[in-house]
Amino acid sequence: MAPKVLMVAEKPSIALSIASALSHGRMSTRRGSTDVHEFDGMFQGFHAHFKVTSVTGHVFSLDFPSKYQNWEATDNLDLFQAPVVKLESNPKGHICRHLSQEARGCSYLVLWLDCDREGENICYEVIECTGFNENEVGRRILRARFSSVTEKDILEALENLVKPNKAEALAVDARQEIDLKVGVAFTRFQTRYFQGKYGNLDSRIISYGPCQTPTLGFCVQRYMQIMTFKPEKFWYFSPYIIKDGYELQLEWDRNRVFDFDVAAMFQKLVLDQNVLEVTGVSKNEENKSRPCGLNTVNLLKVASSALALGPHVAMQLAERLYTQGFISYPRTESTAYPASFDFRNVLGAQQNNPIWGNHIRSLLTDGFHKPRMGSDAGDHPPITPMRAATEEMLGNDAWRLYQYICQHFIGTVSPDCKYTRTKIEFTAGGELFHCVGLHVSTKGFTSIMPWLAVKEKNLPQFTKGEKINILKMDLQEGSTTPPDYLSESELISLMEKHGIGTDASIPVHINNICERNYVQVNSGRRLVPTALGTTLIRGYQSIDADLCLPDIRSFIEHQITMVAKGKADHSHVVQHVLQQFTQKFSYFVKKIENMDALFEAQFSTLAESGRLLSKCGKCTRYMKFISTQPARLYCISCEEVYYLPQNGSIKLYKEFACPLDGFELVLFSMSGSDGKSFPLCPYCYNCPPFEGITTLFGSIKLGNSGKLGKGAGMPCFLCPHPTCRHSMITQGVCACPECSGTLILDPISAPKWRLYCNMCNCMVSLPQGAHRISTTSKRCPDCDSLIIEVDFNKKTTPLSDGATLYSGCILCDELLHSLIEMKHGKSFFRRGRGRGRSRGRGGRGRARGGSKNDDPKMSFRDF
DNA sequence: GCAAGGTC
Repeated sequence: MAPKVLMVAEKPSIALSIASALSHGRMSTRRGSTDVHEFDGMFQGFHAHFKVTSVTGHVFSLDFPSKYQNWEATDNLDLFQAPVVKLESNPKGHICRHLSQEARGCSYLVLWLDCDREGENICYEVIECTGFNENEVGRRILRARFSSVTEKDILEALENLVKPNKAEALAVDARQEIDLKVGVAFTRFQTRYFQGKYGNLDSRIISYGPCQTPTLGFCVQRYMQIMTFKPEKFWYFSPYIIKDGYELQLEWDRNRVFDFDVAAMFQKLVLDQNVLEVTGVSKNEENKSRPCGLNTVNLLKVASSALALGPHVAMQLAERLYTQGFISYPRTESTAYPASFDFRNVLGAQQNNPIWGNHIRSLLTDGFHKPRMGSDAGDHPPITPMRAATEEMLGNDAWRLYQYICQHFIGTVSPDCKYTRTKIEFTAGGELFHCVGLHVSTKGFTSIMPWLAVKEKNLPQFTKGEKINILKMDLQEGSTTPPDYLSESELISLMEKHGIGTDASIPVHINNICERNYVQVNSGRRLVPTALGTTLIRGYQSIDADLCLPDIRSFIEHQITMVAKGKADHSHVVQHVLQQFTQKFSYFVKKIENMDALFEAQFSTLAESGRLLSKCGKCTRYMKFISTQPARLYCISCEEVYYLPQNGSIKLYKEFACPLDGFELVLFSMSGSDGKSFPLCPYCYNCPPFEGITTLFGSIKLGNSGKLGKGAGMPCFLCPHPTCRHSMITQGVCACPECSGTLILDPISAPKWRLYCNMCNCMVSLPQGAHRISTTSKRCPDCDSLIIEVDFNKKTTPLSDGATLYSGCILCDELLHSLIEMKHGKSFFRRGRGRGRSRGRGGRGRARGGSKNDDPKMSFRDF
């Protein structure tokens, strides 16, 4: 039987190009998570059956294990040494399962991922999913190295297959771990520190990142230049003359001087003579070069500065134009076209366009130029129009972007612009003056890109030695002006120059600092830092300026390049870099008061914000309700914060108090027209087991029924109060083997199903991804626990016979355990750990962050 | 809820 070859590309479009080239269009296509193209052909001298499919970027992304997900329970310093796990980036896409299924029975795996570090890293993600092994005999892993997806390059790559480069892949692993740990540790720390202190911070998250923070730094740097700018007066003059009917205002070679007396002296010297002598007449033929191919960064700059489209929107539009086949792949660094590129074909597609059709037809008949040599980053060709379009087909904004891409492309194959530059030089009283004339002989590409045209300026004839009277020459006063706020387009240039982000991520970083409210986009797409943005950067500068400098990114890049080149060991580099950041982090925490002093001057403290709402159970004084996100109550005398459910409204609930702790109850109403309401005790809400189960910052999660848990309204098992939010946890399932408590199904956790013991702190994972989990009236004959019923989705059921319903006892049933242990790509079911819940009124810990007194116990079964 | 990098 012919051996099977599985080929995997980075995105569906590349898989299609490869399959088309190798099969000459004779293939069959199967739909799947990503399409699979099949055909027969020759491979390494044998007849083989090919399957070509793709991933969609990274299959996995890095995160902390669930143990470290709780912001309150985790010491941020521990994050630097914490383990990390790779989880599927898009679990619903089932890419991993898809690859594993397609790899069955294949003897060869050929990796056609993009030829950059990220692509090399994805190679190993694919290898992991397919179950291929580098040392296996009989099944081989091969890497295709290609610089474009032309038939020639693809065939050449297939003839020269190599091994994937582990060192480059490891460099990406290193970058991921460093970015994750540094970003998350700083973000969690400063978010909690400042959100716990100030009421009017208008950002839900106060984030830190080695790309986003230097990006913000650039904006604030310009802001500081403007704020500290001191205008200076200067003086200048320009002789006014008339020659052959031309009125001319000559330019002074000194341009301007900053001393009035000196300026006045020069003016007097010139006026005393009052006659200019022509000292030079020169003519130069000059050339303005046509552009190179268009890459992403240049497209984004033009989109922002000329089309008033932000990078984020521009990329969304470009993405759409690409998927609809109007332009080539929009994420590329290259400005050079491959030697074999078919320009005639691209031009042909545009020759009926009403705006530039004429220009194109003349290029096709008179001959066109090859674009100016740009740089080839080895990724994708420059952004090129592929298919003709009209404004009606695309809509206004997409059309303007498409129009630019077309004009730019046509510009690249048009002639250069040629013009004559005439410079006349004058002298009077020892001072030098000049004027410049421009005459265009060939418009070239500027006729299709008129905004780049050379502006004609005619001059009369002058001859050397000629004398001309000055008709007027006043001394003029001017003043230096500060620069304007940083434009988005300038920011993109700075980011590119300093290696902050990539073509794909630059728009994301800019969008982040806008959405987090660190900068605002003003008219002309100029970025003005907010109070929060400037305070943050000034804060970093007051503690450790490295944190907001672009060098922080270059440092990381430099370190991981050593790994990529095989000059340093992956784990040594990660440890070394993390050690440095740990030190920086500790110092930052120690010196946070420097930054806090700036916040104090800028923002109002919790005590100054909000309005009095409900009584504190500890001191019986009224607490303040702070409505800005995250919504919370603050007790001024106890200095405690009590977080509330988000995305809804809060009011006092009948002045009832919780019988457990004496805190007045509040009524939470979810936003929306049919928003549900429920009363809750602010203290109970912030205590385990709620802490870390429902997110303190997130909204209440609804069960599948759309209700707040099946048994909402049932009496609470913790306290006798009928309206306590504890009542939402219901349904005893079985006895906890650790203590005499009852395991309770937590309905608001769906679909992350789990059980809690109401006595000790056990938390038990249930089959994750189940569509519904419920109790039945049956009991287990062995241990007398309630039998639970697990309802899986048809498509995702892990049951081997495809059944969707399974019932069993959580304590005794073997299959249920194996369901929980079952590997489904990554561990299908995650183990959870409960947090200690100290019991009794006085023994309860602080509302937030204080109660680390109880060691979390393991789940009763070590799943 | 958190980073940055792929891609849709």
